[in-house]
Amino acid sequence: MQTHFTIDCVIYSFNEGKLQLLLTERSVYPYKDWWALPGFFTQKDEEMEDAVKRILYEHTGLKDIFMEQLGAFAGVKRHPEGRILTVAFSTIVKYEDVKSKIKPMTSYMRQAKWFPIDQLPDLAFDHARIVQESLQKLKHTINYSTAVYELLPEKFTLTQLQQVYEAIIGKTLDKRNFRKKIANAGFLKELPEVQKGVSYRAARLYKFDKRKFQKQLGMM
Amino acid sequence: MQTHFTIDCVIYSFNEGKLQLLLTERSVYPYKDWWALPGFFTQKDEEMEDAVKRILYEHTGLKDIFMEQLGAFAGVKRHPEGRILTVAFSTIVKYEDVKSKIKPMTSYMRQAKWFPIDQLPDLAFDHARIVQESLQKLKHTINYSTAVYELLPEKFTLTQLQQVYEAIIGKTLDKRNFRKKIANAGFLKELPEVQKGVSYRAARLYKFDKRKFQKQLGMM
DNA sequence: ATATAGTGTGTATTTCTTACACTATTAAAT
DNA sequence: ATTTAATAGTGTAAGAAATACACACTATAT
Repeated sequence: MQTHFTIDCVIYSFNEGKLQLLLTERSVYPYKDWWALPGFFTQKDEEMEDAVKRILYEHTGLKDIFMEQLGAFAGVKRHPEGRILTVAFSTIVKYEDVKSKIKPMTSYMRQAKWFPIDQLPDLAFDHARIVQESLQKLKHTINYSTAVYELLPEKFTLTQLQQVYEAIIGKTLDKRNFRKKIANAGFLKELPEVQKGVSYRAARLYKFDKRKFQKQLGMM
Repeated sequence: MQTHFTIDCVIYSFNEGKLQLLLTERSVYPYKDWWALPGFFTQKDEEMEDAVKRILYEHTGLKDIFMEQLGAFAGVKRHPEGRILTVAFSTIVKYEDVKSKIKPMTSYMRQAKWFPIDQLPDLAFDHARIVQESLQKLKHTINYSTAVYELLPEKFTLTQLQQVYEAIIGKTLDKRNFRKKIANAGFLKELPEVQKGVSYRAARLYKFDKRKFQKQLGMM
C-alpha cells in the first residue's frame, strides 16, 4: 500500500539550432554510469510540488520555474528496492539562463549535460519511454502554450523562432507562411532594434507579449 | 521517501442524453458519507496497471477495459494518515454494459451511482479537481480518440452520435455541418438496417470502423 | 566590387468552417 | 383515410484559413 516515490524531470532547452535535453550521469547503483533524467526521491511528507522545485533547483540552479506534469510511471521491477513510482514533470528553460548554473556533481550523479534530442544515449530505467511521451506531448501543445518562447532569449528574430518550431515538430516550415501565421497570431512585439554582430543583413528583433497571448487564449 | 499510493477512476458513460459519471458513497472515515470517485489503495508490490484493473473490476464488474492515465495528484494534507498520492485514470464505458454489473456495496462504500456530469454532488478529497481536469482533457481529445464510440452501442444513429459530442463539449452543433464532418472523416460504416420501434421516421444505423480510424490517425 | 548568407515580402489556389430551411418518413391519433 | 407529431435527411454560398511558390534586399568580409 506504500511505495517509493520519486520525481523525474524532463528539462528542455534550445541551443545550436537543436532541441536539447538535460541528462545526468549516475554515480550510484542501480544503473551506475548510465545517463538518466534528473530525478530523485521525494522526502518524507514533502508536497509533490515542493519536491519538484527542490529537485529542479538541485540539478539546474533554477528557481520559480513552472513544471508541467507528464504523468506517473510505476513499476515493481524497476528497482531492486521494490516498487517505485515516479512522477515525471517537464519544463523548458532558456539555455543561457542555466548553462552556468548546472551543478557539475551531487552525491548521486557525476555530471549533468545537455544532449541534442536526436542524439540521446541509452537511458536508465524507463526514462527513454518518459522522454518519448514527453516529446509527443510537446509536439501537440506547442501551438497552445508559451513553450517555444521559453526556449528563446527575450529578444529574438523570426528565424530563430521558426528554428525552435522546426526543432520541436521535426519538420521544416515555409518561411513566408510561418511569418504570416505569427503575424496573424499577433502576440509578438516588434522592437526598433535589429540583430548585431552578424556578417549579413541584420534581422529585426521581436519579443513575446505575454498579455496579448493570454487574452487570445481566452477567446478559444 | 515512501508514500501511500491509491488509484482513482474517472468512469464516464452516456445515458438519457447526458454524460454520466460513476461515483461511490463512502461508508468509512475520512469523508464518511461523501460521494467520491471509485478508488482504493494499491496492494504491496502490485503493478499500477494491475491495481487499476482490479479497482475498476471491483467497482464496475468490468474487465479488459483500457484506462488512460490522467495524472498524479498528491497531498500531504489530504488524509490524516499523511501524504497520499493518487494516480487518476479515466475510461468510458457503455451504459448498458455496466448498469447490471455495478456492485451495490463493498466494505468501504455503501453504493455506486451514476450522476449526470452537470449535477454532481460535492466530492470527497480533491476529487472535484480531478474530475475537472479529466473533463477538460476529454473535451480536447474527443476528436482524436475513439472515446465517443465507447459511449454508444455498436449500432447507432447519427443523431445519437451528435448527442454524445454535444454532451461532452457542452454545446449544440449544427446537424448538417456535423454530418458533413462525420461523412468526411469516413470511418463510419453505413448499415443496411434502420432503427426500430420508434414512432417517427426511422434513422439509418451506423457502426464505427476501427480499422479505418487507425489508418487515418497515422496520416496526421 | 563582389561574393555570401540570411532577411523580408505578395498572390493565387485550395481547403475548411460556418450559417442557414425545407422535404421525407413513420406511427399514432382522429 | 386523413391528419398530426416527431424526427430524419439533405446542399449551397460566403468567408476564413492554410498552402504553395520565387525573387529582391542588405549588411558584412574579403
